[in-house]
Amino acid sequence: MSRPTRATTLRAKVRAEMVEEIKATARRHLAEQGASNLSLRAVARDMGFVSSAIYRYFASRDELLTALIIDAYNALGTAAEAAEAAVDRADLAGRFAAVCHAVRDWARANPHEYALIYGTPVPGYRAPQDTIGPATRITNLLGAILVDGCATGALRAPADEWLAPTVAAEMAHIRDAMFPGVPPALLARGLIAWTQLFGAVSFEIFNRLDGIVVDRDAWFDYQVMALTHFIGAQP
Amino acid sequence: MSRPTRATTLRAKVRAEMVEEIKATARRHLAEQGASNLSLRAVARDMGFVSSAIYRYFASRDELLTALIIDAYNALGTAAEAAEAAVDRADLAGRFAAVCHAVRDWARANPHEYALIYGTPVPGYRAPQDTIGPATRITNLLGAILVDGCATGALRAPADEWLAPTVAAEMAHIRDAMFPGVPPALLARGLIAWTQLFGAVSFEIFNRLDGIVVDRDAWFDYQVMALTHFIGAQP
DNA sequence: TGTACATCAGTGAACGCGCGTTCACTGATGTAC
DNA sequence: TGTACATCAGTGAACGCGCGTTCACTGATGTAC
Repeated sequence: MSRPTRATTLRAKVRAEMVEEIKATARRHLAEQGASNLSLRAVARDMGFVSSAIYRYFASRDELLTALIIDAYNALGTAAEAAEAAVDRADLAGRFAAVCHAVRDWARANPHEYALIYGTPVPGYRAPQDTIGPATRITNLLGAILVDGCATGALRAPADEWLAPTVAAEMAHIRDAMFPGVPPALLARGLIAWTQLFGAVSFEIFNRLDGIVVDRDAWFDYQVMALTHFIGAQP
Repeated sequence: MSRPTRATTLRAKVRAEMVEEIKATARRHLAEQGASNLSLRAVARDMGFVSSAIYRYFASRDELLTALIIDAYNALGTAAEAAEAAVDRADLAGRFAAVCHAVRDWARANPHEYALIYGTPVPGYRAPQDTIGPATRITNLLGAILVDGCATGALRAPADEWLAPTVAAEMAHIRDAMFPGVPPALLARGLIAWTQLFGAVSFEIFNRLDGIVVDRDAWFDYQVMALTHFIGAQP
C-alpha cells in the first residue's frame, strides 16, 4: 500500500511504453498475417526478446488481441470525432460527410485494423465487455446528427414511409434510450445509412470493387451524396 | 490414350464422390474453425484416414480452399437464380426482392461459407481465375433486372442525379460491356443496391446488429423496400 | 545517507501440441491381349 | 475367358516447422528504515 512516488511512476511509465511498443509491433504483424495468424512468439522475436517476456505485459494472446481491437475502435472513433467536430454544427450534410470520409480514410490507411473490427469475427474469440464502449463512438456520432437536426427542425420524418410495426417499435425504443426526438422512420433511415457506410467501405477495403470501379474517391462521394439525400439532409 | 469404358467411368465416379466427401467435411470444419484455421490433417483425421491421402485429391491446402470458394459462389448463385426465376418477369420489384432474400437466407444457413466469400480476405491466399465466373452470378442477376426494366420502359434514369463525370463514364463503360440500355445514373443506383445488399447481410451475419435490432426479418424487409424504391422499381 | 529487503523485467529451457508436405510402400482394381 | 501388367488409393513414417504457455532463474531497480 505505497503511495506513488517519482520512482514508481517512472517504472510505470517505462512499462506503459513497453505495452505500446508491443502493440505497435503486433499491429505491423496484423498487416502482414491477419488477425488469426497473429503470434506472440513472432512479436517477441521481432522485438528482440524471448517469447515468454510478453507475458509480463499481456496474460495471453487473446488479451493482446482485445487491446488491439479496443485501440482500433478508439483510433477510428477519434479520427471521426475530430473530423466531425471541425464542421459547422448547423451543416448536417457536412457533418455526415465528414464522418463518412473519416471512416473511409482511416480504413484505407489501416486496412488490417479495419478488418479486425469490421471484418469476419475471429473464430473462437469472444469480445469482452470493454470493447463495447469504443465500438459505439461512430453510431453516437451519426445519431447526434439526427438528434440535432430534429431539434432544430432541419430534419423530419420522411413522408411516405413503410415501417412494419415491430420495426417502428424497435426504433422508438432505441430513440428513447439514445437519440431523443428522432422519429422512428428517420432513425430507421439513419440505421440504414450506418449499415451502408460500412458496407461501402468494406466493399472497397476487401477488394470487391476490383475490376468494377476505378475512381474510388468519386464513387465514394457519390454514395455519400445518395445517403445524405436518403436521410433528408440538405447538401 | 484409352477411351472411357464402363470401368474407367466407375473409378472416376468413386473418385468424384470422394472429392465431394472431402469438401463436405472441410465445410463442416470451416463452420467451427474459420477459413484460416482449416487443416488438411484435421479433415483427413475426421474422415478416418491418414493425412497424406488427401493429396490424392487436392494438391495443396490452397487448392481445397479454392474448391470450397467456388462451390460457395455457385451454391449462392444457384439459390438466387432459382428464387428469381420463380417470379413473373414483369415484376421487377419481386425479382429484386427474391434475389435479396435468397442471398440473406443462404448466408444465414451457411454463415461460414458466406464469410469465406464475402468476409475478410484470407491473408496470403490469392484467388485464382476460376473463382471469377461463379462470383459474378449475383451481379448478373441484379443487372438483368435493370436491363429488362429499361427495355420495357418500366425503369428509367432517376431525374435529379448528381453523377461526377468520371463515375458517369465508368458506368457507361460497364453498361456497354455487360448491361445494355441501362442509363449510367440508374446503373450507379444498381451498384449501390448491390453494395448495400451485401452490407446489410454482412452486418447481420457478423453480429453487428446484436443488441440493436431484434426482429431481423422485418428489418431486412424494410431495407429491401428502401432499395426497391431507390432503384425505382414499383412494388 | 547507507544498507537489507522486496519487487519486477527479462531469460532460457521445456512441455505438448498441431501443421503442410514428401516419399517409398502395399494391395486392390482395372486394362490389354 | 484367363493372365500379365499398369494404374491408382490409401498407408505410415518422417522432415522441419511454429505455436501458446509454464516455470525456476538471475540481475537490476526501487523501497523502507
